[in-house]
Amino acid sequence: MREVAAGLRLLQRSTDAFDEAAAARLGLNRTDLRCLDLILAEESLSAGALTAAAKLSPAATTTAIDRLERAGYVTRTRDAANRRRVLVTATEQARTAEREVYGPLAEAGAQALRRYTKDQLALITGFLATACRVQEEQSARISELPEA
Amino acid sequence: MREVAAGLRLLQRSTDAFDEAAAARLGLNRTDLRCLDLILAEESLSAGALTAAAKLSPAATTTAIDRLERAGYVTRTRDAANRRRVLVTATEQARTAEREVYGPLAEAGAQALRRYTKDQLALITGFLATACRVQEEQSARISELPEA
DNA sequence: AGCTATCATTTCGACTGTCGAAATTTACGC
DNA sequence: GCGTAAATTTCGACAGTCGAAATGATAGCT
Repeated sequence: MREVAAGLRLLQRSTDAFDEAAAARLGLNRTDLRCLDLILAEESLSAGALTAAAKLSPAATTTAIDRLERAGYVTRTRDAANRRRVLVTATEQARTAEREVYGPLAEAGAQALRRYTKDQLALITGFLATACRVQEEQSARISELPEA
Repeated sequence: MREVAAGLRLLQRSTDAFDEAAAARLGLNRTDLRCLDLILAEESLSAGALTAAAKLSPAATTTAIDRLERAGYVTRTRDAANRRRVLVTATEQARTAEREVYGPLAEAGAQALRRYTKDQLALITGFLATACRVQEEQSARISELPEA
């Protein structure tokens, strides 16, 4: 009960620390890393799509792409089908870095989960979904609160 | 397995959204909210202790306290025992806001956890601790990687 | 074909938050 | 008392973000 709340806080902290370490490793700031992850998740992404996915302003997205490009993690190409669009594509260097950073994490995670039965895993995913739902509901409640 | 990873990502997103909403509600930025939470957790905190706890530079801490003070959430008092120190104390307004924001979250969380048996709760806290440990180990691994 | 309205991205100017280093105020040992 | 160290604040500079204007590209209409 109280332990669950504490565990969630610690989990958040460790996630944050991991992201920080990953960004430092790649020589990026957190925003750029988030953008790079989004780009890696798709084959390639238009600048506008990245703006939407990262919830940044168009201007901030442009400079984030600039930094990623300068660091060698992405390339810009104009979309042949619609030359207004700029396609952002991850480089091989980015994929290598991704494997180096996330590969062992995925491996260690899988290893740790092997200790659980199928039913236990189902319980855990159920819990995660519930926690998510509760937090979303509460975010919505706060947003709709009348001005103080 | 894959669902657990996905669940963790979504959980992180929802936590982030909640923090964002809470900060917006209080008219603070994320850093200031984090500082305020740290101050609320203790009776009161010296500026230096806050610097350490929030992992900010002394300069950034000073301006964060300035903003919190201007917003009416904390007061500055010089420590009587050691007048070099500045004690930062949360106001009643801060406690009220805290109850408004976190009270219902705690309530909803407790409600959701009521569906689980004691054993199931133990499984969940165990999982959270494991996830934490794995992420910490991986953060450490990344930090110690030789330069690219 | 040419004009115009619209779309996608970038550039520009301003602002916020952070930092390192110097300055200020207070405490302590000799 | 005086010099040194401690705690915080001030100062100047810098990185990242935003909104709005500018630029480049497309599609529709006549």
